[in-house]
Amino acid sequence: MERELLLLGLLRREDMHGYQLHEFIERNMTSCTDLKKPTAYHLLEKMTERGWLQPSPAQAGNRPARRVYRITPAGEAAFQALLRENVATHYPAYFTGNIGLAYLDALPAPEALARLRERHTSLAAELARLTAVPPHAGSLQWLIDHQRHHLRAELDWLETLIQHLTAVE
Amino acid sequence: MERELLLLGLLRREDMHGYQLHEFIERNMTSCTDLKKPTAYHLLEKMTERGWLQPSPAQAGNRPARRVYRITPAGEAAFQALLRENVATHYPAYFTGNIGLAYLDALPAPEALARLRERHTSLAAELARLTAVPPHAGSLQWLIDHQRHHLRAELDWLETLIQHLTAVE
DNA sequence: TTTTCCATGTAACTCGTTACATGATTTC
DNA sequence: GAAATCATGTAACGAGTTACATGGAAAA
Repeated sequence: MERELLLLGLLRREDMHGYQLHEFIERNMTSCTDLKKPTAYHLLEKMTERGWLQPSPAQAGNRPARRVYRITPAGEAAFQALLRENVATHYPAYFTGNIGLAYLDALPAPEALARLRERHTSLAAELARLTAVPPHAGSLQWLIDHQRHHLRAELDWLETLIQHLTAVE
Repeated sequence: MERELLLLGLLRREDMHGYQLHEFIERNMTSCTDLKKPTAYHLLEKMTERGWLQPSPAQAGNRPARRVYRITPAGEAAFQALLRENVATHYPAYFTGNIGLAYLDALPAPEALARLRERHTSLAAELARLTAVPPHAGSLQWLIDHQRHHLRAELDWLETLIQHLTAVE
């Protein structure tokens, strides 16, 4: 559902074909989403069947034929509804990657610390990567800012946890 | 995979049957995970096939028969491996519920603000609920603390965003 | 006496991923 | 000549959810 919102929003700004959409998302939104190519194509097909999109064949040079999608009035209506719902609602995030924290005491304290420091390294690297990304136009930046804020909070928390465990040791 | 870690970790502390496991998770870990009953049963079956668990029939009063699971040495080994990997790795979290932020500018500013305030309300409510939960023994508390920390960060960010939009308006 | 709780599951379905197929074209 | 890029898809699979089935016991 959010993936449909994502595609509709991009198509609202500009007509695009599947490959192009996927590429844009991969280049600019990796930190926030991970939409695979077959999924993208599939969603575009489904939305076309629903009358939200209108594809038209296009050619650029000798390149393979493209299907360029344009958003229809029905698509715009769907976008508006999805957007309003999405902005108004808080969808709880489950950090399945953190389940292990519940069993930290099953690890010898020094090892737990070593592993957490590993985690710290990769987290810090990702935050650095995201901070280096040049700013985007319009609201897209909010999404990236949010991700950065989240990673920052995650890092803070990890540091507190590590300090705490160090003190106990 | 994390769900397997979750179940193994609980069974390491105490032999339990499926219903009991699911109930414990629902009662104590709703904020961090959302494991449905059929999924739990299915995972227990799979792990039994792999030799990680050893079920034994049990009866309590006139209640329906239970399958009480005990973790095997192979299960303990799997738990150790999963735990180490889980603690050391940072799994990036995608906030699909926030995709809408990328298109905030598609909404009239006053309406965007109103919707965001709705979101703020439910977020604050969830944080309050979580803060009211009595503390748990052992490392389980880390998981809950993390969730609380995350919600707090989420709320901070929302407030900054709302302030920013108010200033512009 | 009806509802809720205990306890286990099955079947159908949705969503998404992985791996593969195709074929031209540009780059190395 | 080999590899990467452009562009679209299909097929098989896997994980997880929903809805349903069963049936006795306790609670309202």
